[in-house]
Amino acid sequence: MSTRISLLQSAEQAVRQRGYHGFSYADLAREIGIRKASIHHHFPTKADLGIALIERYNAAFFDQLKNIKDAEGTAADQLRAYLRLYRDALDNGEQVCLCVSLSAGRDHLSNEILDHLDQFHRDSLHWLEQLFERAKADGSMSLHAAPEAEASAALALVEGAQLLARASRDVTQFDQSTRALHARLSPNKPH
Amino acid sequence: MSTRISLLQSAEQAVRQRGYHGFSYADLAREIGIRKASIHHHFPTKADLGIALIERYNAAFFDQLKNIKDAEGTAADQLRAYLRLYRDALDNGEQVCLCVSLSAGRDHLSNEILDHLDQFHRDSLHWLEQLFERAKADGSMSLHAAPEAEASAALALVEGAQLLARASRDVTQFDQSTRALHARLSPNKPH
DNA sequence: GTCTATAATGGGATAGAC
DNA sequence: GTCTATCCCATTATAGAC
Repeated sequence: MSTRISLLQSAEQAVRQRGYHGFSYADLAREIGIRKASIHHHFPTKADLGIALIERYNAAFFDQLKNIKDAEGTAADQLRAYLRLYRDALDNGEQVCLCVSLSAGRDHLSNEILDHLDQFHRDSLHWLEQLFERAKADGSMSLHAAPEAEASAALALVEGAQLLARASRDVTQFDQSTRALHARLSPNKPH
Repeated sequence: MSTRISLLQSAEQAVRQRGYHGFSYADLAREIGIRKASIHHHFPTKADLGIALIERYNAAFFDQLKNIKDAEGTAADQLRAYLRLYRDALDNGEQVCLCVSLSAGRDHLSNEILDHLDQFHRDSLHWLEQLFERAKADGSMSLHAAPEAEASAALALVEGAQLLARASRDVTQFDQSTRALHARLSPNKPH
């Protein structure tokens, strides 16, 4: 595998486990087995690396959301898939979504990274809003508020649930936090 | 005001705005107008300062929760007060709850701080669980799941809603995220 | 593309005078 | 309790050989 990809993978895991300050070029160098000066050949500055990181992450993430939307199923099915995506990302409570980690400490982030972060939230809210519009139409779940509000609540819930799960290093904390939302979905794929 | 209190106030604001790495002794020194070496007289290490910070914060926070519980009103009223507490803490989307900020980057935190953080979550969940037990009894809101699950969902929601609000520097994002939960509460204090 | 060597900065922390 | 002066270390980044 290319050094560049190895660096991105290693850095992504580090940020999701320990935050943007949670890794250094020295750490990366040790992990993939080169000297830290060599990293600057691939990413001149840490900010460059950060931008490449979030661009790669967002592309992969919304690719998965597209797959969910393209699949057959009710809005409830798709919301279940969305929740599973966030749950699986936890990796036993060791790490959270890249954008949850970056949102947490917005300091020391370049404007370009902040823009990508905003984009992630906007796109997520848009995707969820469409989902809740469909839910309203197909009746696969009960709504308490307008689709925009339900979308915002769902995003806040999964992000908060990831924080709690990592805080306790216990993925079942995520399940506990999302149980009430699951209960509102018409049963198609019980587990 | 004593130097010690000034330091704690200044540090708390910094952590809640920018995270645990978001301030240095040099920053604090500049802000309150002493030299950074003098800070070590009050807090020998940054870890010591962190512990004092979270102890002070937790005490004040649960004091407020106690006031809410002691006040008259239904479970729905108390949940509304709880939500308002988190909303007001946002300060126009500039900062989040201290423990949300610390949860975000669990790295570089001493074990003693992590213990206080766990305590915060446990106590919060316990307080909310009792609240939802009361809600079940007084019928002031509709439950979708057992009180433990509702408590966990509520905590995840407010923490996530704070993250989203700060990410967009817009406190109305918090309102949007909590609208659906508000809609489940029997109307006593509409706004 | 990777290396060695070397800035240059900023962080937390200590000693000792006042 | 606050100061000056200093230390030690980690981190990002650069220059130039291979």
